[in-house]
Amino acid sequence: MRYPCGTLVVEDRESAVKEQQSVLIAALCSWFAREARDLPWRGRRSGYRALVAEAMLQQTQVSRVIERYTAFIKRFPTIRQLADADEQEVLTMWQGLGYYRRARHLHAAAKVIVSDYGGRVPRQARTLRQLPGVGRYTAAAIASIVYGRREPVVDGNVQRVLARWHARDDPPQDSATIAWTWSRATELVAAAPEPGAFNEALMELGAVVCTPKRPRCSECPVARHCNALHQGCETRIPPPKPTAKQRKVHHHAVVIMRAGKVLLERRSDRGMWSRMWQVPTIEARTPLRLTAVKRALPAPVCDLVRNNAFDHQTTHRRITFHVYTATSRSRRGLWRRADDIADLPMSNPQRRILAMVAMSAPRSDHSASDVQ
DNA sequence: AACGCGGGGAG
DNA sequence: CTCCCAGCGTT
Repeated sequence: MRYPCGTLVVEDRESAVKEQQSVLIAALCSWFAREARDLPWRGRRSGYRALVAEAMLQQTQVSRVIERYTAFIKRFPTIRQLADADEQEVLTMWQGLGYYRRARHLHAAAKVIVSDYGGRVPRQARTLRQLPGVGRYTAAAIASIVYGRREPVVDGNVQRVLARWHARDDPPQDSATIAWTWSRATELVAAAPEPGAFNEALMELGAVVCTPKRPRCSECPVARHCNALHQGCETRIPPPKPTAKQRKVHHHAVVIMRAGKVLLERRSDRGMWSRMWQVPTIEARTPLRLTAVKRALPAPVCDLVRNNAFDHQTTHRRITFHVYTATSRSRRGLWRRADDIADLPMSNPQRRILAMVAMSAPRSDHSASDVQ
């Protein structure tokens, strides 16, 4: 014997682990080939389509993205058309998806790709990573799924699946946990015959089977490799987060109608819903009385409502909104026809308010003489 | 390392 | 109602 027994034992164990790992990978990929959902961004692949899909899918459920992705691609079929588009129109197409900064990053990334890379999406994760809005996950997802690069991906699904396979109940937000997950994903993708398909399969499993609550272990193709299931702790992974207290903000929207038109303003360049349209809205830590709302309004807006009768007040979710009829002829602010706002980017709550006002408000027009 | 960003669905 | 979700950029 050339080697001491201890070394042989270790080598045997390592090869056994590797063999089990390839069985697992094969079972997962076979399941994915059989059960993969038919999603709009699967099928005809391109770097551009993947870039759009991945941007939309960040923090957003697949069902939400399905509705928007097709319309977005139809409006901006090529990366050049997206790069040449007006930001407001990009935001309008993004409307309802939330996290609007993603849309601006995507727009900026398209411009960079057109100007610096001849309109061709980079194929290396390291290069993709430099684009605005493209982080470690997104770069690796595009590089592996579209271009077949052997890059590991870790999103929330992967983190949960791997934690359960290994029965690790560490807090998912800890940097040590994240590092372990990336390391494990790297080992796995190194052994996968098709890196892109494996990455997609891992995420798909987390999305449809290995769900955060009530995982469908009876339908899981790799249940027999799952240590959490064996130990009966799959529902306790990941562990619940420590109480995160969120301070809430009350929005008071002031709808001012005149002659079938509504007064709108555009939000500032920074913060929530930046550069999107809304009716004038006051934000406060606590619910405000009507008088306080009026007092907080910018002077030009306040002038419009000060001497007019209060018309209507109701609440939609956490937004209280007030409807006034303005008789003043002031031309300050931007008046838009209530049915002519489809092309303006607005948050969902704001758009819903206008829809409700349009449906329920009595004729707020006064007379033709009011129209300027 | 912690926080901000925004929707929708579940409980 | 409240809680949950989970990538990227900023601070």
